[in-house]
Parts: sequence; structure tokens; C-alpha cells
Amino acid sequence: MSEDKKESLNFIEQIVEEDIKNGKHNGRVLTRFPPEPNGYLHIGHCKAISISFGIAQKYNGATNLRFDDTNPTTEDTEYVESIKKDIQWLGYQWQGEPLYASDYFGKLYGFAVKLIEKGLAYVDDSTPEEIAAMKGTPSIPGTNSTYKSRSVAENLQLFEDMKNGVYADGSKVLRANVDMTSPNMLMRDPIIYRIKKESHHRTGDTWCIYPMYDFAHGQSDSIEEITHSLCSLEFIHHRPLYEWFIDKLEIFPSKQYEFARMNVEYMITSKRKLLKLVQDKYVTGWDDPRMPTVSGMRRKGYPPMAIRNFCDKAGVAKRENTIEISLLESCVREELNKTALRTMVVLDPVKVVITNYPEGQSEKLQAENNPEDATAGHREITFGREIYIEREDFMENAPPKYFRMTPGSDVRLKHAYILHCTGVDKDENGEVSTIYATYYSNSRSGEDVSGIKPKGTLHWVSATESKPCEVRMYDRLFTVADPTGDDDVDFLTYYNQNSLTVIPTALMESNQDTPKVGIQYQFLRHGYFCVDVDSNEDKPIFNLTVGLKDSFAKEMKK
RNA sequence: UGACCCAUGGUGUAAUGGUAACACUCCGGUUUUUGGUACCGUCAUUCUAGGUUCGAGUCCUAGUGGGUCAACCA
Repeated sequence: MSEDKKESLNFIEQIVEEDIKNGKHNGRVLTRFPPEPNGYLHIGHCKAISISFGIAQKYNGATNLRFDDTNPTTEDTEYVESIKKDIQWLGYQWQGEPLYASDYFGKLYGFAVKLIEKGLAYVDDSTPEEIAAMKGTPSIPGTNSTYKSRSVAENLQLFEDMKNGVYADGSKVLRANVDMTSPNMLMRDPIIYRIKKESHHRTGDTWCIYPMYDFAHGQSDSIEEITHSLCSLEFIHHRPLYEWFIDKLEIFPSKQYEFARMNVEYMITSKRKLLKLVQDKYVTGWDDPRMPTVSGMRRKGYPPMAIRNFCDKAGVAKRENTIEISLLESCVREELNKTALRTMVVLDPVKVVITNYPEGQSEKLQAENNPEDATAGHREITFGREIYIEREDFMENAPPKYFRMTPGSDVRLKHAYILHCTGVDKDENGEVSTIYATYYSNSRSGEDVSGIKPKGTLHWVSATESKPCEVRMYDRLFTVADPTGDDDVDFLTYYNQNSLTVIPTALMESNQDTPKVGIQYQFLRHGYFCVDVDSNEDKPIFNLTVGLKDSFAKEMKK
């Protein structure tokens, strides 16, 4: 396992290694992943998960899963379950039981009291509008609230009354006493507790005051003795506050580090916009294979390891970035190439009659299940006088570099014989209805002594031994790489009307077992497909995971 | 009219003051009974201008460009 080349570290790994070297926290590494249970995990979360869990794993540490559930109005247990499932599916395991910021409501309340006692927090009766007005703007300093000068005793009493439900929602807040003139807006006496007489998904009606993010997150980290609290760049302005609370409260000094979140072409991560897609039926649900959600990618057939490798290869840094979707697809293909079972499926069938093959006769042929994996074994497929091939694999008047079937030329049938195309029937619309060919009986796969070397090889299915299936072809959800890049254009105008094409009448080999949900196939010469949850015994349904690279298509575009 | 973060090929990420690396894409080629896979090759004087140094992508200053911050959201 030793590398002769020194491994390069990202900036977080450098910090961690430096800390370990210096014996900080006795070399202990504890990270955390802190989702708010108010939505489904998506590709952006995968990145955050891969960083926080990955760092811990690399340095023999651990990661806490902590639900940041400080806002009862938006949060729900339903999301808790899906988040847990998605993390595990990705292949990560948190330390111990899942944790909740709400577990710390009691301690957080105590912290607030301590701050008040130190004269570092006060109850403010101002309206939201007044508080906003007093905040100033980034370039204009804020002004002090008249309530800022209340006595410690009065604040203590008022805060306790807030907790006891004496006051109406929104009538009072507890604010940290920091600095209204700070150039950092977050330091201008941030609100740390608000009154919300609402039931919490875990604490029920125990509390009617709830801490704000800034007063919950850092302290929760500290309570759990998190050593490295990794988050995205937009929290960078929160760091001084994070440290201020820890410092004033004199509690465990967790440290926050920020990295740039990952953007991916053709994918959006805005909760609001994702919800819009679902509600307005642009997609069939949160797990629609076109969605950038973990459940969507899972249903599309992306292997968890591919997603992990992708996050890894995308790297970690502090600058804005947009990763090309081709990197993700490359990771998916890399994974599936090793594992997917090969099979032949004809999406748009046209019949071929092999005129010199005896009527009523058939034979069994051996086909390898995966050329990349000798242990995957073989299967039998049936060959006979009539077969189906892909309509696009035939051209009556072919260009020079067309290696497929065309009258007068030879082409190989995968796992079978070489065919010589002799003619074609057309219907009244001029559409090819039947192709005629002869076969070279001495060209059987594996024992070919014909000496013929066709340039092309086609996939096919037997006319008698194939069965119909539905195939769902997916394309990018949007027509442009960055659908949310322009504030003046609704991202839905870039919705790709052709993002889903259903092929109800494809033909698959009938020799194999009934496809089970979760099994990954490679449809030869097409791409990787997985069995969809809608699939059943009578009607197998496949989802396109990702197409094979297609250098022929590229050639044709020129 | 303030503060903070950032700047390396088409896209990302490295190079930790000693002469630009890796991956993906692209283009070209070899192998191939998947136009797949595998393999090989081409593609950058590191935003600009000064400065420090024997030596700067790396350190300093200024500029330019991009991003972020004013929810009783997280």
C-alpha cells in the first residue's frame, strides 16, 4: 500500500495533519454531518458527507450525525429517516446513535442564561422590522436597541418568562450583546432565541422558545467535542460568532473550517427549486431518476461508490467551482464496467430473416456475462432463422465509415455468426420492414474458420426467444448546464422536454432470470441500465443509468 | 460604497520558494467479435503591474475580475 509518490493533501487534510502532529486534542479527530431534517439529501450533501466522513475515516476518527432541528415549523421526522437511509446507502456509518440539536435544548438554555448573567445577552421587545432597521446595512453601521441597556436581573426574568410562555410569538427575542457597528452583519447583536409556540418533532410542547442556528450549531459541536467542524463557504461570516460564543461560554473549543461547495453541471440543489419540480410534476417525485437527489441517483442506478469517487475526484478547495457532468458519468461507467452483467436488448427492432438457415431449427450459443469479470460466468442464448436487430444498425445507402448492416456487406452478430445482407422489404411508407441475409455457417463465435473479418458487430435478439420490456431513457433535466445562473430567467424555461423518453416495446433476451430491482446490466452497445422499482414479472422496466461512450455518434456529427 | 473569501489548461484539483503534475473532456492513434473496455499521444510561459529573492504559481503591495454578508431559516 505504500506510495512512492507523496500524496497531495487538500487544505483540510493539511490542517488536520498539522493538528495531529501538534498533539491537539491528543490527535483525536471527530467531525459531524449536520443536516436539517427538512428536505432530501442531494448531490451537494454527498460532497459534504464525503468530506466530513472521509476526513474522519482517513485519520482514524469518527463522525457524528446530528440533525440540526432548531426550527419546529419546517422540520419533520419523515426526513430524518430518509437522510439516515441515504447516508448508509452511500456507505458511511456515523458514530453511535444519531444525535439531535434538540437534545441540547436544556443545555442551550443554560448557555443563554450564562450569557445574560455575564451581561452578554439581552431581551429585545422590538418588532422584526425595527430590529432589521437597527441592523444597518453592510456599509452603514447599525444602531443600538433601546432595550440593550436592560439590567441582568430584568433580562433573566424576561427570558425565563419567555420560556414559560408568558409572551406571544414574535413579541420578544433574546439577542447576543456583541457590537452593532461591526462590519460583520452577523455580529450586530444577533438574535439567539425566538418564541415559537409550536410542537417540535422530538421535544413536543416542552419548549416554546427555540435557539437560532448560530446559538445552536457551534455549541452543539462543542458539547459533542467535535474537533473539526467542516462546512461550506457561506458560513465563513459565521465563524467569528461561532468562536465568540465558545469563548464567552468557556466551553470546548471546536473549530470551524469552510470549503467551497460543489456545483455540478445540469444539476440544481436549491431546496425550493427542487420542490417546484416535484410539485409541478416536471418530475415524478423526489426519487425521479432525473433528480440530483440521492434517492434519484439511486433509482437511476448510480452506484454509491461512483458517487463517492466522484466527490473525491472533484477535490476540495475554497474557490467557486462547477464540475462537469462528464466526470460523474465517467465515475459511474468506471464502476459499472466492472460489475454490470452484459445482455442484449433491441430498443427499436427490425426483423432479419436468415434465408439459408433451416426453418424450424435453432441452436444454443454461449455468451459471456461480463468480459471484465471471468467469475461472472456465461449464459445461453438462442439463435434461429429469424432475429431482430436495431433499426439504426441498418442503412440501405451507407456512408463509407458505416460498419453496420448494409446490402452486399458482412457484419458480425455478437456471440453468433457473420451475416451477409442480401436485400430488404419496405412497407408502403418506405420504412424497412424486413431485412434478408445469409449466414456463414463456419463463422460461429469461438470457432470461426470463415476468414472473414467484418468491421462491425451487432447486438440482436431471437425472434422466438425474446420478450418485450419497457426502457426509460433519461437525458439531462435541463437544456443548459447552469439553469439557475441568470436571475432574470426562470430556471424552468430550461427544463428539457425530452429528459424522459419511454420505449414501451423493446425486446430483451428471454433466457435470463426475471430481472430484480437493483440489478445492473449493460445493454450491449447501448449503455448501463438498472431495473426500476415499477418493474414486475409481466413487464420488466429498465432505467438508463448512463450511456456507453459513443465515438461513432461523434463521428457522424462531423 | 464597509468587511470577508477566492484567482493555475475546456473543467476540476495538485505542485508547501527550486523550473507546471494528475483526473475528466476534447482531438489523434493502437488493440478489440460491444464504434464499449484497455493502452498511447497532442492541448497552460499559473488574471495584470510592481516588489522581495540567486530563484516566485507559491511571499509582499496595488489593481482587475469573480463570490459572499443586512431571514425571529439552516
